[in-house]
Amino acid sequence: MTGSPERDPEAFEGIDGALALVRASGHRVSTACRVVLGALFSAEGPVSAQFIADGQRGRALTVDLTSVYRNLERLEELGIVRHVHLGHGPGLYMLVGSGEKEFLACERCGQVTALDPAQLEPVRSQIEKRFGYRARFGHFPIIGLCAACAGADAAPERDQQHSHGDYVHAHARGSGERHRH
Amino acid sequence: MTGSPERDPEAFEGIDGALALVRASGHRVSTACRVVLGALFSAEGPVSAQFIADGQRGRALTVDLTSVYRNLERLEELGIVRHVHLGHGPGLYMLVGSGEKEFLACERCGQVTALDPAQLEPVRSQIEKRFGYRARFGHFPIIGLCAACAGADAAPERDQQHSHGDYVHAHARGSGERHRH
DNA sequence: CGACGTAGTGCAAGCTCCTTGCAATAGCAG
DNA sequence: CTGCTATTGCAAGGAGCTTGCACTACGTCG
Repeated sequence: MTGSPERDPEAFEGIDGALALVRASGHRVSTACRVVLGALFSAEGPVSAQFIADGQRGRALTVDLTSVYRNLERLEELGIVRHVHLGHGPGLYMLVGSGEKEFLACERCGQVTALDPAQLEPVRSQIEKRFGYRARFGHFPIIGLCAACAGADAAPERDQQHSHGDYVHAHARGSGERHRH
Repeated sequence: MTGSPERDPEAFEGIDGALALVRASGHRVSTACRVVLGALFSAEGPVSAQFIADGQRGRALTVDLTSVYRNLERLEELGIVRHVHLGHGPGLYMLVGSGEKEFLACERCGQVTALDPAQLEPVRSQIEKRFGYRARFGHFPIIGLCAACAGADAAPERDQQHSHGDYVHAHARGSGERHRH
C-alpha cells in the first residue's frame, strides 16, 4: 500500500514533491502552505483545520485558520489533499498519498478506518443492485460501531483489535464526540 | 408499511395521539409543540427545523427557531421524532411513525430514500463480517448517487424512476446543496 | 371557573465551523 | 534588487445550533 510503483498524475513524493506540485501549478509556496503540508505529513491520521492552525506540539509556527482553510482548499483542488466528515465535528483533512480511500468511522470512540475503494466494492455493488444507489464512502464514511465498541456495548472497555484498515486511529485530532446527537 | 397492526410502546395514531403521548409524559402541550407536530405530520419527508419555524405555505403561525429545536429534542426523547444528517446542511427531522428507518441519500439531487433496517441487513452483515464494524444508517445515511444521477452523470436529466424505498423525495425542504463540498 | 405555579416561550447572545472582504505582506519573476 | 500580485492575517459575517433569562400561558387545584 505504501509506495506502489505506478505513478498517477497527482502522485508526489514527500513534502518537497508536494511543494513542487504546488509551484508547478502556478501557485506560490508560502509559509502557510508549508506549515499545512508539514502538519499533514507528520499527522498520523485525518486532522482538523483547527489542529493545523494551532501548530501542534513543538513547532511554534501558527498559521491563521483562514489561511489553513484556503491552503487546504487549494491543495484539494490540486489533488494533494482530501477531507472526510465524521459524524458531527469539523471536517478532517489528510493527504491523498496512496490513492483514493474510503472510510469507516466509529460513532462511539471516533476511530477511523481507511479502506481501499476496492475493499468496499462488494458492499457498494450490493447496495447498487438492491437500491440503485452508487454509494461513495470517501467523503461521508460508513458510520457505526467498531468491533471494540460494538462488543463492549454494555461491557467495560477491552483492548481493541483491528486489522482490516490501512490505518486506524482513535480520536482524530480535532474531532472527538460532541454533546449533540 | 403504513398502519402495521402490532403496537409498540411508542406507537401513536395521528397528531392527536402524538399530543396525548406528550401530555402523558408529563409535558405541556403548547402552541409551539402543536405547530412542530403539525408541520411534521403534513410534511412529505424529512424537514429542517428552520422549515418548521418559518411556518410553511398557508399557516401564518410561526414559532421561534429555538422553540422548534427544543420541541424536536423533547419529541425525540419521547421517541416520536427522529432526525438524519444528509451530507452538509441542517439536520432533517421526521416522525418515527412506522418504526425505525435507515436512509440512502443522493449527494447530487438531495433525494432521500427511507428503508426498513431489515432491507439493509445484508449490507450491514457484509460490512460487519469483513471489517468488524456494525454499521448504522439511521442517523448518518449512505451517501452516493441515486440511479438517476448516476446514470445521468454526463448525460442530461432523465425522468427518475425509483421503487425500493418507503418514500422517496427530492430536495427535502430546508436541505439543498451548499457551495461547500 | 378563576388564580397560581411552573413548564415552555421568545429574544438576545454565544458557540462552532467555515467563508468573505480588504489592506498589508511576502513570493518569485525579471 | 525591484516590482507585481498571489497570499496572508485580521475582522466580520453566516449557517446551524445551544444557552440564559425574563415573560407567557398551560393545566392543575381550589
